[in-house]
Amino acid sequence: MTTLKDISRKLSISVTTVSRALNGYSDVNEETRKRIHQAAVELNYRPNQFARKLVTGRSGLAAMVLPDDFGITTREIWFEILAGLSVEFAKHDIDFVLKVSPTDQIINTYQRLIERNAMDGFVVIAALPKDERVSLLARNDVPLVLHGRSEQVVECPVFDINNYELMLQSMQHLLEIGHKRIAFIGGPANHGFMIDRTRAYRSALASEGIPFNPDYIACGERMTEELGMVNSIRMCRSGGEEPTAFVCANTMIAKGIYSAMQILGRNIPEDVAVVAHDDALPEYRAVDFRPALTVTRAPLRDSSRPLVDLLVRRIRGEAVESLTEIQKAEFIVRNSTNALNQ
Amino acid sequence: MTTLKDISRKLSISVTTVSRALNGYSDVNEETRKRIHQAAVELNYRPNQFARKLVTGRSGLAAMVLPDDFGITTREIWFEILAGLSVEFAKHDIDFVLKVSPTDQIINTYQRLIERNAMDGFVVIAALPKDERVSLLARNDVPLVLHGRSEQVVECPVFDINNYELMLQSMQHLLEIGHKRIAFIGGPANHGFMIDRTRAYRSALASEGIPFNPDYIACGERMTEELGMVNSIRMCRSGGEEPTAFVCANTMIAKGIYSAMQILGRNIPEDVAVVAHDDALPEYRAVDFRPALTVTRAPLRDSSRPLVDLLVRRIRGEAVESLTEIQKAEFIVRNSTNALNQ
DNA sequence: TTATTAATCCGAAACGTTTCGGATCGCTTT
DNA sequence: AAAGCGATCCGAAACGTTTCGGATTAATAA
Repeated sequence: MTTLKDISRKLSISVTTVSRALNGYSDVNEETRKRIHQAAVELNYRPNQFARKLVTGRSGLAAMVLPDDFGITTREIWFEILAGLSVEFAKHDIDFVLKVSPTDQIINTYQRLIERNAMDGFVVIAALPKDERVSLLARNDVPLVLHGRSEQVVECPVFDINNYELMLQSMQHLLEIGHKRIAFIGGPANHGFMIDRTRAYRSALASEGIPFNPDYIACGERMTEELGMVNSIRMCRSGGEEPTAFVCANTMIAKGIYSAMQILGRNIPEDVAVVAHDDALPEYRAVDFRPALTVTRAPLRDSSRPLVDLLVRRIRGEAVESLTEIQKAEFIVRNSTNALNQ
Repeated sequence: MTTLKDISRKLSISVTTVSRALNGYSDVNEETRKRIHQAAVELNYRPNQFARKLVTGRSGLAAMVLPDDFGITTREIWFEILAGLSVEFAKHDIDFVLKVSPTDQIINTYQRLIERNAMDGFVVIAALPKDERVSLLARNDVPLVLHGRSEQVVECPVFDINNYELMLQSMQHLLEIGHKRIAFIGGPANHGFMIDRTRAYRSALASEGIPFNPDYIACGERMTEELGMVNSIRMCRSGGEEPTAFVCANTMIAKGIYSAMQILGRNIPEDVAVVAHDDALPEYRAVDFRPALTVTRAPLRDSSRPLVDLLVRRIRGEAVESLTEIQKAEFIVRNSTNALNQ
């Protein structure tokens, strides 16, 4: 392994200057800088991260902590997120470490990681309104970036999609084409994105003067096909008036509803319209649904870059106020929503 | 953050002794060791990994590099593996870093990681017979553990399941209950586990004097439901004699075959028997198949611990010869295999 | 001429650990 | 009494960086 000292010896220049040249300080002559750079590539120099960490306090490591029961979503989705983060962090020369922890030990795991002081920052997914993870990290002054808005006023960068807007868009579309009995099947009610979407759901109904019917809303811990299947069947069989449209928190739920409607002998979109939010997972391509699924689309993969960028800027010490990014979802009408057949 | 020096000051004992006490050296009095340990917990001391790395050369970091197209298998399975590794490494106080790299850059990624010299070791999954990753790491004397046997004679620990045996078991079962036209649907032909299983497949046939029929074997890059569906339909419709039994490399393929048989109007197990190898993924529970699926079972989760243990022992410097572990699969007969209906 | 300044460079300390090579002391053996 | 030994302890160097506080030189300003 070649060190600064090797370059220093080879060029008869002090270690200090070599270091400063490589780190782009201004007090080194342009010509010596060139020589140093050249020697560095010749000797295949890589800075020793650990020596650097020792003095700067930076480790070149960022982490994410996952519950071992996979929380609200599926392995596929977690993997999608992880893969995206890994490649984005790599662009900043940061190694991405994955911690899987028993669900009831998550906070302990964070605590230990904080104490060890080995991570430059954390990414926290699926914010709860009052999120213990967030407050713990913030309290210890550890950089984090949050996916999903948290109610807490806290000093951390946030990335989110415009959950309120996208839900509104879906609802307005359904209302415009004549639907009045619109059901919403989504995830855990306490999560930020569900709160936003539920707010939009109710406000869209209200704006048309349609009373809110609690039977038309279903929240499940895990947003899977099963959730969509079970709840849509339940709603259609409850004896009351069946919904004529479903809004789903993701395409897996929509898939469940498609299966359910087939079992029940209902046609999409003639009898029932379906709209979903689409994270653009390769396994559940909305265009491949039959009929093709109308969606609000915001690819999960697209969230990695902003998340990482925000975290890196926070680590570098940028002011947090400027570090918020809200991504807009795209609304795509396909064949799962027709004008209501009266 | 409390350091050795803090403990040293508090107890008026040299830093050296504190360090040696905490690291279990024998040249420190039992009583002072106690005092030091106590002070350490009181002050909530955590050794600084980076200072340690600087002098020992160990980083407390282990990595795995994944192709961004997910190679032979699905996101769920990768995630299962990652999650298992993460918790097992944590038990050894090792942080697990995940690198996702463009498929054609895998070797470059390894190269860079090796140069940076920041990882204590790597776990390499899905060994090819001649595996460039393995030879690169071994050549650079970087510890690795290999999942699946590689033809290369190489200085590294290996973990595998007994692919040859388990395939033999499935085949013998089918042969015993009277099947002669047995098809095998599996993964990429160049991978170690497929080579072993194909060998067992052929040798089982040979031992009964049944000629090998190349139409009855299908290898796909990705072992998915689709692969099972497409190939079983093709085999049944090819005009020749239909297979009376299928052996599948995993339960997803089996699921595809179940769907295909339903479409073709064949009953399991009356018309067609199905056996699979079962990685015990929660999403594809063999007991939940209708009819319940006969399998050779070796939970993927169970491979994490041996993998990590082997790697850790290698890092600690144990002799490689002793570091091989072959896990036995369990054979479980369920309802997808009946005596052949003649 | 002298003082000031800008442009370059560098020595040495510091980060927190491990470890080499002793040092000290009391006890046992000769 | 001297030598040897085992049990404990410790000083100082080393790992590879970054960075503080100057030092040197030459050009510019007074």
